[in-house]
Order: sequence, then structure tokens, then C-alpha cells
Amino acid sequence: MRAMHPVPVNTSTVAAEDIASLRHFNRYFTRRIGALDDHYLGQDRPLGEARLLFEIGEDGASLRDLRVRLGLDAGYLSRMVKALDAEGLVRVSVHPGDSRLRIAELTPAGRVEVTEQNLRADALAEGLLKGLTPDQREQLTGALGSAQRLLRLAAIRVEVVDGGHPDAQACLDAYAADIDERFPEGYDPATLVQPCEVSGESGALLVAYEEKRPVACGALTGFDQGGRIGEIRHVWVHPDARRLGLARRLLGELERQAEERGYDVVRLDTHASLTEAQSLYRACGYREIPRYNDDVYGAYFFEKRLGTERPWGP
Amino acid sequence: MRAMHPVPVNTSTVAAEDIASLRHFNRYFTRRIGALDDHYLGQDRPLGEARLLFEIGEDGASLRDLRVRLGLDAGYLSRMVKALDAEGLVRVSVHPGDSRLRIAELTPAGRVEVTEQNLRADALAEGLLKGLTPDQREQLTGALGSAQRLLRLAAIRVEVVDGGHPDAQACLDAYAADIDERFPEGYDPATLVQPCEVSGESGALLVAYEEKRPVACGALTGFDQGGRIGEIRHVWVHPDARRLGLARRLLGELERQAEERGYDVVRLDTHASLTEAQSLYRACGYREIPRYNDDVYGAYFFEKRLGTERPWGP
DNA sequence: TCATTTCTTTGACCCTAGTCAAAGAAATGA
DNA sequence: TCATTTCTTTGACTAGGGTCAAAGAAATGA
Repeated sequence: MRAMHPVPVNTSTVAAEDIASLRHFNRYFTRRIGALDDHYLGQDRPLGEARLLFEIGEDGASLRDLRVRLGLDAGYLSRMVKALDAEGLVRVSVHPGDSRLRIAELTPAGRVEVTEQNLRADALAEGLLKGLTPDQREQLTGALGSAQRLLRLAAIRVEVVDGGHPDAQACLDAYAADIDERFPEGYDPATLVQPCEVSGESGALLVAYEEKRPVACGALTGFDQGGRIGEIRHVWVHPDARRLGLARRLLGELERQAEERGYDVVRLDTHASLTEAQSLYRACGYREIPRYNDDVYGAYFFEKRLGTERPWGP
Repeated sequence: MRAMHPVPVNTSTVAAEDIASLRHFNRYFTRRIGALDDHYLGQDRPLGEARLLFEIGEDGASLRDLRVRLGLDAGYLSRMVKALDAEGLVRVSVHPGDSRLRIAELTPAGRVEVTEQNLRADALAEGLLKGLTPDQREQLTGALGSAQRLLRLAAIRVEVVDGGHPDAQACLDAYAADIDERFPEGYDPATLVQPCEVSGESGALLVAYEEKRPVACGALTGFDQGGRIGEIRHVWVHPDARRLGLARRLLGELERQAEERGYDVVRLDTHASLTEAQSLYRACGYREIPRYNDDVYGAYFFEKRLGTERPWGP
């Protein structure tokens, strides 16, 4: 069996000036804005407790969740929650479904404190932005937005996983539920690929992870027995991870997987309602072809010849 | 005497979404990149010491400087330096000019450690950027760059200071030295405004501060005895603070000061070699007029009628 | 010259943040 | 059913990061 480990997305070396600029920004930002923020957030409460209160939030959260989200030691967390409980800011109860779990929720007093935290943080941000014209603020918002999108994208790792893997199943289920809502005629989950179709020599299932959390998937299957044509299916991105350019990247990874498996051509079909997907495929070098299957959901059919372009587009 | 306190630069309220976007970015960035960076920077050295080593840098620094730059308690700093000295990473000596001051410098071993720090930080940044295409990296660098410029600009405060204030004098001296180099014929510092010309009713001297450090200046004087015309002079920005849009902002502040003093018109002249300045004035609504004085350095003369535009440009 | 200010050092503290191990209680899988 | 895993609590302990006040030495201003 050939190597199926995900190959590095991009082998070109990183320009020293890009590194320097990221480091420079990092230094400036964390020292000047981040440090300020932490200082104001806490006020007369220890930073750890302030963060914990913030993280519990309006809806409450299980200790387990908080532990993972904040990356805290279980004992440390337990003690902090106890302290906040003693101060009347937090109320702890047993999870109704699983009595090993505890749920922490804010009391009214806790809510007040969190509201104050937010007001302070807002005031800090407002004070910063006050020094700019509305136009410049808009520029700043835009710049921070695209920086954040790119940093998120950079941190996402795409992996080949087994079709039966729970993360894969979760993605495919979410995909099915998503398009079931978007297709006027609904979507029958029985139409999803089977695990056996996307493993081994002829197929692959890719899952994209953002900090351990699966946020996107895409499947490659063998289209014919001859083995020259692959089919791409179920390219899906979690709503939280859209507009990062992740679909394009997944597509590129899927094409690379197809090349690795010796396919010359990949095909895919798409529903009439998914117009963004259609533009994406066109932008990535796919061209429309006649219907090649009897998929009830397929309205447009695309194909791309592999082995000529660079891995994933500009 | 009328109130001469600097008025707020901009009175429009800050949009809630701009505040939210800044806070959102801040959370994402400090938790994900900043925290990572700190963790990697230190390795098996306490973070405080690692930061201190970095801050001492190749050129060394006085304890006083370090104390201010890092915002540390004097006793705490003293002890950290002592610890680094004991480890052979830092060497402390008495300042040649002022024996109250101590200078901390890296020993060769300290230099090695800082180099390693830098390599680790570079590797971290490179790992992040590896997930992007060269194109996306360029976008990221651009976005971070403009965000940083805007954040710096937002943090700069413009103040009216007395013409004799040491910060004012420092700026004017730097201005004189700067243009002395740029003018082919040199510049005679005797031509600078006198403190009495920029104080009281008819004139003002503005100094822009970036975190307590003066980084730009600009002077407003009365041009004629009638009191309808003001003259703007000595608009200068420290090289480190250029390309932020600070000159434009200073100009706007000076115009506001002129309006406050009842001037209808402001004039200024500029040297033939300062072409950027000329474009700035044009962009800010100044129009060229005939020579109005016998200044030997003046080659182009501009004027602007006040009281119509918004404080400072788009 | 003398009082005041600036800069550093030292001693004596404190608290936050965090680690590690043990143990109990509930859920899960075989 | 029983062994294993998951989740939380508790005890014991540590290091890092930091504050405060006193005091000495040098510089500065009146």
C-alpha cells in the first residue's frame, strides 16, 4: 500500500520577512494590547478566576468542558470553582444525564461581575479606537479580520482518516443535516459514501482539524473500475469555519490524494442550489461536463484533469 | 486665557461591531499565538528571565531602561539581573556618566541563549506560516502590518506643550538635524521658532507622544499682527513613527488650534526637496499661493481656509 | 552647601498559578 | 457482573511573579 500520510501543504520556504513581520506584530500586540486587556479584565480578581467566570458565561458549562477549553489541571479548576462558589458567583450542580459531570453556572451576582468585565473590556477597546477616524477604524477591523482568517486557516490541519472514524462520521452527519436543510427536496443520508469506499487504494476521506476539533471533510472515491477517474464527494465545511478558504484547500488536498492514487481526472457533481460551490469549482480549474451519473441531487457536473497545476490555488 | 487642553481627536461614537471585532481578535490572538510564543520563548527558563534577556539584547541596557520598558518593580528586576549574573549570562557595570545607573550587558553565554530564543521563536512563526501559500502569507503580512500601523496611530496622543519643554526642544532639535541632512544647503537652527512665538494666545506647539515618548511635533504661530492668519511650521515626525498617518493628524490638530485662536487661514512654506510634504498638503486641502515671506528655505507656499472641513481627513 | 531626588539593593513578605498523586463515585464495555 | 475508564475532589507541595518598605549612594537644584 502506498504512503497515505498527508503531505505538507506547501513545501516552499517561508520568507524571512514574513516571519519577522509576524513576530514583530506578536510582540507589539501581546505586550501592548493583550497585557492591558488582562490587567483590566481582572481588576481586583485573580486573572484565572476572571477568565473562568468569562468562560462559564451566560449558559454555564460542565467542568470537563472548562477544563478542556482553558487547558487547566482538574484539581486547580475544582478549587477555583469552589472559591467562586464560596463567593456566591457560581453555582455547581450535577449533570442530569451523567452524574460524574458537574455543571457550573453563574449566579445573578456572577452575571453582574461578568457584565462588568465586559464593560471594562469594551471601554478599553473603545478607548483605543477613539484615536482613529471612522474610516481608519473600518480599515483596522478589515485588517484584523483578514489576519485572523489567515491565522485560523494556517492552524488547520488536514488529515486522512478512516471512513469509520467518529470524527469522519460526525462530519458526514453534519454534512447530511446541513444539505437536508438547504435542498428543497431534502437529503437522504443513505446516499452518503460507505466507509469501505473511502479507504485503501482507491479512496480517501479527509478531515480538517482546527485545534483538535473536526471542522471540515471531503471524500475521494474511485469512479470506475479502470482506475483512471476519481470522484470527489461530500466537501463540507462547518459554519464556524467558513470564509477561511478551507473548501479550496480541501479540494486541493483531495486532488493530491487522487494523483497519489494514479487518477488522471477527478469528477464531481453539485446540487443546483449550491451556487457558491459551483463558482469555487470553476475558480479551481474545473470545467462543466455532461451528466455522468444518475445521482438525483446532481444538477451540474464538473471534471478536472490532474497533474498540471500547483496544489492549491492563489 | 482660553482653554488649551487638547480636544478629543474624534467625537464620533465607536461602532459596537468595531469594538467587538477588536476584542474578538484580541482573544484569539493572545490566547493562541501569544501564549504559544511565551511558552516556547522560555523553554526551561522562567518567562520573566527570558523576557529580560531578550530586552537587554545585543546592545545592553540600563536597569532603569529595562524597568520602564518591561514595567517591572525595581527590587524584582534587581534580583532577576543578579540571578542572570550568577548564571553567567549577564554582566553588570556602572554607567560611565552617572554612577547611580547600572548597565546590564549580555555575556557570550547570554548571547547564545538569546540566539536560541530567537531561533525557537522563528521556528514557531515559520510553523504557523507553513500552512499558507506564499500568496496568503503576503496577505497576512500586509494585514498585520496595517493593523499594527493603525493600532500605533490610535495609541499616539497629541498634546499642547510649552515651547520651552524639554520634549518640545528635543523634537525641534531632531527636526533641525533631520532637515540639515536633507537640504543640500543645510539648515541653520537659528531659524527655528522661539518658545515665546508658540505659547499663549497666538501660537501653540504640539508634541505627539507614543507611550510617553515624543515622536512628532508641529508649531503654530501668528503670522500677522491683525490676527486672521496663522502659520504652520516645523511639522516633523520621528523616523520610527513615519507612515502611520501622523503628519496628517498633526496638521489637523494644528488647524484646530488655529481655529480655536480665531484664525481664518493658515499658511505654510516648504522646501523644494520635501516632495512628500507637498503632496500631503495638497491632499489635506491646501492650495499653492505666491511667496509670502523671505524664508531662504521656502520654495513652495500653501494656504488653507479654515472652518469648513472635518477635523482630519479620510 | 544642604535638602531633595533618582537609582539601586536588600530583606521580608504574599498570592497566584500550577503540578502530582491518591481516592471516590459514576458510567461503560466485555 | 466486574474490570476499566471517566470525572471530580482533596491533600500536599512548589515556583514564579510580584509588592512594600527601608536604606545607601550618587546626582541635582536651590
